[in-house]
Amino acid sequence: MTATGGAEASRASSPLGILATDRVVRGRNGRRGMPERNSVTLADVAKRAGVSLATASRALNGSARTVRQDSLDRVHAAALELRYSANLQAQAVARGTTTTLALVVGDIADPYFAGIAAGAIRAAGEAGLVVTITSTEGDPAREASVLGVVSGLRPRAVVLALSRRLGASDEVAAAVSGLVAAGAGVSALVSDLVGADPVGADPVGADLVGADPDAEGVEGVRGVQPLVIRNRSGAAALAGALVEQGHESFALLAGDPQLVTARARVDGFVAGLAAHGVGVPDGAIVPSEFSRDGGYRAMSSLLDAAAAGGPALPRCVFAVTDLMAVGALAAIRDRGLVPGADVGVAGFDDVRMLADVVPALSTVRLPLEEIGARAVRRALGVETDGAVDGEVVLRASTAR
Amino acid sequence: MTATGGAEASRASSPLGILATDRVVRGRNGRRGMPERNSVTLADVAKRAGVSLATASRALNGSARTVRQDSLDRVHAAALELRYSANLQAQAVARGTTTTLALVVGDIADPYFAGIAAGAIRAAGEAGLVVTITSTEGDPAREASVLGVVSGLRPRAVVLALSRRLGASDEVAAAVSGLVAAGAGVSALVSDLVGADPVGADPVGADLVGADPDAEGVEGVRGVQPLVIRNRSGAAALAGALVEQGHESFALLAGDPQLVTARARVDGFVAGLAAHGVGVPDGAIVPSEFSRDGGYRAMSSLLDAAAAGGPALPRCVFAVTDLMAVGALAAIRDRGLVPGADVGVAGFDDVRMLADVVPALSTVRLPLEEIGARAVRRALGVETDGAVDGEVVLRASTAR
DNA sequence: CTGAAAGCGCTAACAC
DNA sequence: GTGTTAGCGCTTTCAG
Repeated sequence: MTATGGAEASRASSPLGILATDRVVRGRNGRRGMPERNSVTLADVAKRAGVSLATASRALNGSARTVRQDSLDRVHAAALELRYSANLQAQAVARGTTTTLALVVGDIADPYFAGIAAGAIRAAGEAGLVVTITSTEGDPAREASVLGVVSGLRPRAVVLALSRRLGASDEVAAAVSGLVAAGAGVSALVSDLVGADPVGADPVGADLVGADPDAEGVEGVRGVQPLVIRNRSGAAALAGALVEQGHESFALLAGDPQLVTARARVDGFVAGLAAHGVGVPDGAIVPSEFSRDGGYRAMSSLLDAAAAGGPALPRCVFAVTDLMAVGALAAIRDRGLVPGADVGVAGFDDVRMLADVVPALSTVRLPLEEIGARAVRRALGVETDGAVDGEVVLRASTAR
Repeated sequence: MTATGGAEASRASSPLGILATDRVVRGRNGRRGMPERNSVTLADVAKRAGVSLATASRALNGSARTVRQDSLDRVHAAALELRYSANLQAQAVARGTTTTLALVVGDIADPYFAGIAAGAIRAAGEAGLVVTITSTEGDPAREASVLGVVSGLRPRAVVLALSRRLGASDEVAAAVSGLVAAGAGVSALVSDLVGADPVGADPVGADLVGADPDAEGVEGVRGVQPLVIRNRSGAAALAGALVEQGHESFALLAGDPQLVTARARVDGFVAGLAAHGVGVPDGAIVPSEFSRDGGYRAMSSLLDAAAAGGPALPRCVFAVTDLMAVGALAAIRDRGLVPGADVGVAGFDDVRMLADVVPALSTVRLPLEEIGARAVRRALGVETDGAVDGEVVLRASTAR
C-alpha cells in the first residue's frame, strides 16, 4: 500500500516543491490510521483525460465557462470508465453551499409526518436537493440537540415539522436563529392558533393559550417562513358543518392540551360551535394522550360517566385526530353501542390509510404531501402562499 | 466586507509566503459571487481562545491527543460564546469519512417503509449518524439515479429498502458495488424468495422465479449484508395456521407478481397449503396492483366470477398485504356479504394503523422498526443475525 | 502539550 | 479554452 501511495505521490506537486522529499513518500491513502480512501477523485479523471483539474471540473459540473467539445468528451469518457462520482461534501466545502435540505420531524412513523416527508422529499428532489431526516422522537428535550446536528450539516434549507408544545423552551428558537444567520432558508409548520380566524366567536379557553404568542416558538424567529396549517379554522368549519347536519350536543376528545396542534383544533371547534349558538358543557372537553389509545380512553371515560348517571352522552364527538377518532369508535363499539348511529364521531387529518374504517370517518382533510412540498418551497423562498386549509369531509360516522 | 476580510487575511499564512500580496487582500467571504459565508469557523474560535487551530480542533473533537485543561476550557468557552458548530462536511472531507447513513426507500409515505425508517433513524442516531432518506418513488427507473446521488454523499453506511422487482436492471447492482468499493457498509432488505425455507413443499410456480437467483439483484453483490425478511416462511406459517383453524378453500390476492415481496408471500402461502395437503385451484391466484385498491379490485373479480357461476367463492382469502386485505374487506362488504363470516380475509404486515379495522385482521406481524434498526446495524457490521421472522396473528377476520 | 503546515476533494479566480 | 494555484473548514502529522 505504501508502495502504491509512493507511486502516486511521486507525481504529486507540493506547494513546497523541492523541500517535500521524504514526506511525499506517503501520498493519498498514506496517512497513518486513516480509513482507506479508495474512491476515484477528480484528479484521477483529469489525469486520465489528459486535462487539468480545472477543466475536468468545468466539464463535469455546470460551470459558466465553456470547455472545448473535444476535452469535454474525453473527460466524460474518463469519468465513466473510472466510475467517478463527485464528492458532494468536498463540493459543498469548496462552494460554500450544500445541496442538503434538512427535515426535522416529530416521528417519522406517524403517517402525518410520513406524508409530509414524502412531499418534502419529492419537492426537494425537484430542486436538486437531498433530504436528511432527523427525528426528535416526540421528545421536546431532544429538539435542541437535533437542531445542533442539523446546523452542523449546514443545510441549504430546513423544514421544521415538530410537535410544538405551548411554552416551549427556547433553546430551539436560538438554534433556529443560528441556522437563519448561517444563511439557511427555514420554514416551519405552525398552527393558526391565535386570531387569524374569521369565525368570530371569542375562543373559549383563550386564557389557556400560551402567555405570549410572539415568544411562542420557532415561528417568531426572524427569517423563518411559517407555513400555517389552518387547524383552527378547519375545526371551526367542521363544527359548523356538523351543526348544520343537525347535531346539537357535542364532546371533544382533546388530546394533549399542551400540543399546539391539539389546542388549535379544540379552540377552533369550540369557536365554530359558538358561532352557531351551540355551547360546550363543562367536562365535555376531555384531554388524553395524542394517540389512538388516548382516544379510546377519553371516549371510555365519557361513556362511563354517562353510564354512571353523569352528563348525558353527547350525540357527537370530535376527536382532534383521525387516529383518536378510531380509538373512540372502538370504545363505543366495546360498550355495545353503534358508532355513527348512537353517537357520531368526527376526526381530523383524513389519513388515507384509515379510508376503510367503518363507519367512514367524517373529518377535515389535510393535503399532507402538498404541505411537505409547500414547506420546502417556502424554505427555498419560492412560495409565497403561507397557509394551507383543510377541507371538511362528511361521511357516515356522523350521519344522523 | 472587504475591509474585514483584509484584516483577517493579513494574518493568513500562505504556503507561498512573500508572493501572496495582492490576492490576499480578499480573505474569507471575499470571493466574488460566493454566497455569504457567515458561520463561525474553528479559526474564529481558536483565535478567540488564543490557541492554535490544532489545539482548538483537539479540544472540541475527541482527539486521541490530550489538551491542557486550561486551554480546553478556554476553547470551550470561546466556542460557546461564538455559538460555534463544526462544519460536518468539512470534517468529512478532512477525515475522509462521513457521519451519514443513507436510507433508500421505495416510498416513505407507505407505512411499511415509514416504520422501517423510524427504526433506522433511531439506530443510526445511537451510532452517531445522521440519516439521509432518498426515495425512488416506486419507480425502478429512478433507482440508478438515486443511487448516484447517494454515492456522492459518501455515506458511511447505506440501507436499501427497495421494492425489488424480479429481473431488475443491474445498473443498480453496479452502483451498489461501487458503494461497497468506496468503503460504505451496505445492507439490503431482501426476501427469502428461493430455497432457505424449510416448509418442504416444492414451491408452486417456482418456474416464475427470476432465472438466476444469484444475479437477481443487490443481494448478490459482494460485501452487501442482506437482512432477509422471511416473507415466504411467514406466509407458509399463516397458511398452516388457517388450515388448522378449519379453512379448506383459498384464494390469493397476489398483488404485483413482479414484486419480489409479493412473490415470496404467494409462494410461501401456496407451499404452506401444500404442506397441509391443500391445493390452490386455477385462477385462484389473482394478480393486481400492490395497493388497497388493487386488493379491492382483485377481490371484486373473485366475487364477480363466483356470482357469474364460475368457481365457487373460497372460504378464505389471503391478501399479500394488510392494505390489500382492507380493500378486500371493503369489496366483500360492498357485495352485501359479511367479511369474516361469509369469507375470511387475512393480510400480511400487521400495520399498526389498521389495528381497528372491523373485523380485526388475521395477519403476519412484521416488526418494522426493529427491521429498520437491525438493517442499520447490519450495514455497520455490528449485527450478525441476518434474518427476521414474522409472527402469525389470528384474529376475527378469519374466525370461522 | 502545542503550533505550523500539509493535506482532504473540489471550485473559481487569474493569468496565459 | 485551459492550466495554476489559492482557498473552503477541518484534521493530523511532525517538530518542537
